[in-house]
Amino acid sequence: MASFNKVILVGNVTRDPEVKYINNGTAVTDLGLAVNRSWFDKQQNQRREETTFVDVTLWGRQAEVAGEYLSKGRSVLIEGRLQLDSWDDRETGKKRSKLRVIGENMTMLGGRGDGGKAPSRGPSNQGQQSSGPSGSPSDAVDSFYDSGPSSNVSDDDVPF
Amino acid sequence: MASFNKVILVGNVTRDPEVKYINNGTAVTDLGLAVNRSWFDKQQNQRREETTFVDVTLWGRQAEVAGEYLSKGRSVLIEGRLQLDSWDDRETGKKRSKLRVIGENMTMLGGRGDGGKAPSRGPSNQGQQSSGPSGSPSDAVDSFYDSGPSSNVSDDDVPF
Amino acid sequence: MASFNKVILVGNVTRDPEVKYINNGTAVTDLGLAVNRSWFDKQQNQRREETTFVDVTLWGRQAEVAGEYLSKGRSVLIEGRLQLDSWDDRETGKKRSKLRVIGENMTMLGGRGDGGKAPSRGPSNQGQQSSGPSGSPSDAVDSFYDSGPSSNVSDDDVPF
Amino acid sequence: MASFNKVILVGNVTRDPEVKYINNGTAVTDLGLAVNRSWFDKQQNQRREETTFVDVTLWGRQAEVAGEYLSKGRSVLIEGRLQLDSWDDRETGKKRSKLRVIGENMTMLGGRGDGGKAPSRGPSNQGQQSSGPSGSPSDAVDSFYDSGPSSNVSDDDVPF
DNA sequence: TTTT
DNA sequence: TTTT
Repeated sequence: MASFNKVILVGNVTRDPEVKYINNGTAVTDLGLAVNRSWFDKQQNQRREETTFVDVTLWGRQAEVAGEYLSKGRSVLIEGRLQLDSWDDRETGKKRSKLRVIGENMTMLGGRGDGGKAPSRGPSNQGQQSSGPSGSPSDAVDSFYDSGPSSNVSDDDVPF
Repeated sequence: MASFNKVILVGNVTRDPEVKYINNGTAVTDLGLAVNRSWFDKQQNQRREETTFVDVTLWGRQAEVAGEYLSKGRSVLIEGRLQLDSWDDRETGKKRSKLRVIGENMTMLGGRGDGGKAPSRGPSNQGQQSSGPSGSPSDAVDSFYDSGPSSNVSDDDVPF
Repeated sequence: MASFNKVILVGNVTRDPEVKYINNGTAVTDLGLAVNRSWFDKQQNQRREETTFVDVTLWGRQAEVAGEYLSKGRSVLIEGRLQLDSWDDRETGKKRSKLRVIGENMTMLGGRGDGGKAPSRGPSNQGQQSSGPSGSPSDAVDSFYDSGPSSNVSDDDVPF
Repeated sequence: MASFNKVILVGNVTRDPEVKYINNGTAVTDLGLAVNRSWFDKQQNQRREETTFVDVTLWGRQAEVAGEYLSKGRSVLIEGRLQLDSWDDRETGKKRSKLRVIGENMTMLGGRGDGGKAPSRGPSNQGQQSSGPSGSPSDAVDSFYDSGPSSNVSDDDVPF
């Protein structure tokens, strides 16, 4: 029968993301996301809060954009799907599995600070930044902002 | 910062759901859901398929409706949110956690068979079913179908 | 600032869809969708119902699949985005506009009947259908069912 | 058959919202939302942009919160459903209809400025603000921020 | 393992 | 631990 699998999250990035590259050169980024919820508990007559920590995996261009512009604390909207990872736990010999979110689209929401992660690091780069207005990091940030969640990134090198 | 947490799934129920009741009488149902995905793997030039198994927890009236009308194999749409359960693994002494979906709304999608789980079982019931048109099980099924995903079930006894 | 635009509908097709082709050969299908809602009106102490009719536009391969497999009455899940059409009303000389949904993904949900629209029409075609088991219409229907909402249809010829 | 009707939008408020009250005292707020999309048009080899303007109606407490904390330019996430309004156009004598979004949940996303609309206006208020830390407007803003999109506002006085 |  |  037909299936549908959609997750939409807004939360805060829990650590600076790191981009990795698999064999065929495709970028992968694992993003930690903290999603808060608060509600009024009528039975205890008090406000309560809980946080759901979600691992989000981004592929291809989305992975690279996350690595460049996201950093710990940033607010981001992720659209994606649930996926079940399964493996054998070597210590216990038992099968284990874990739900994660495969992020298919991403929209930055201007959280902590305004510029996101400094788009590049190291002193030589500082020189580049100050060298002129065209192609400056903020251009890149803007175009990311503009690209929105529907930026049709085609990831033909991603096998799933 | 603001958070948002939304999951929308269509999948097949993996086992007959069982309703339980917690101390204050609130109903809880754990639903196993299989969500399939198939895609064309360009690199291997073949169709591939994967299934994500998701644990869905329903509370209050939704839990009771699931217990009455869902059964193994049925197709259902679940709207809800991700939640992280945490506990100490007694065997390993390690902390563990697991994502699940708290189902906030449910819509049956008429999968295997057409009537869902027989609303009640046993021979005496058969008699009841044939005893008249009013209040028959199919009425109940219809009103469930009609109620749709936006049936504003209020769960004031649910503390979260 | 960042934007996000997501619509997810399950409803019934209100008329047999017709595929058209624009200049560059791209397929377009306008789908009428009826989305029902029923709720209990506490003030009038009765069940009430309302239907929202939505125009959904599909492009590219999704448009062709809709033309082949959807028909009046079928149940379908549409994922897409809101779009505002604007034009000048010749009769009144006023500007008018209308929201529609651009459907980006589609999942058939096995509503009225089980096979959807007969996948082909006309007598010659009948002959083809009976000519052998391989490549039969039901194969096509199955593969559509299997393809799910995440079938990565790439629509490079669609300019938006 | 089953229906489902979900809209999730992030956009900017196009005018200061005004709260109205219907006969039974229920608050209603009409919110104008601008949702941007930008994409790369491969055929014209250039970046393009389009804006969808959506009318969002909020009821009950959500309507009041919008009136207090939203203002022109603010970024907001709206979760809701499509609804079709129908009426007779007196000038042309024709039936007309229009899709709008009924907002069921709202999350402010800290767009233009940081504090949202000043929670109240006029000089006397300035005095109040500086009069003490408890119950200050920023408390109210914070609690709104905290309440998140799942704040279970119950709108028992809303007949739909 | 965690964010605001 | 699993559904179609």
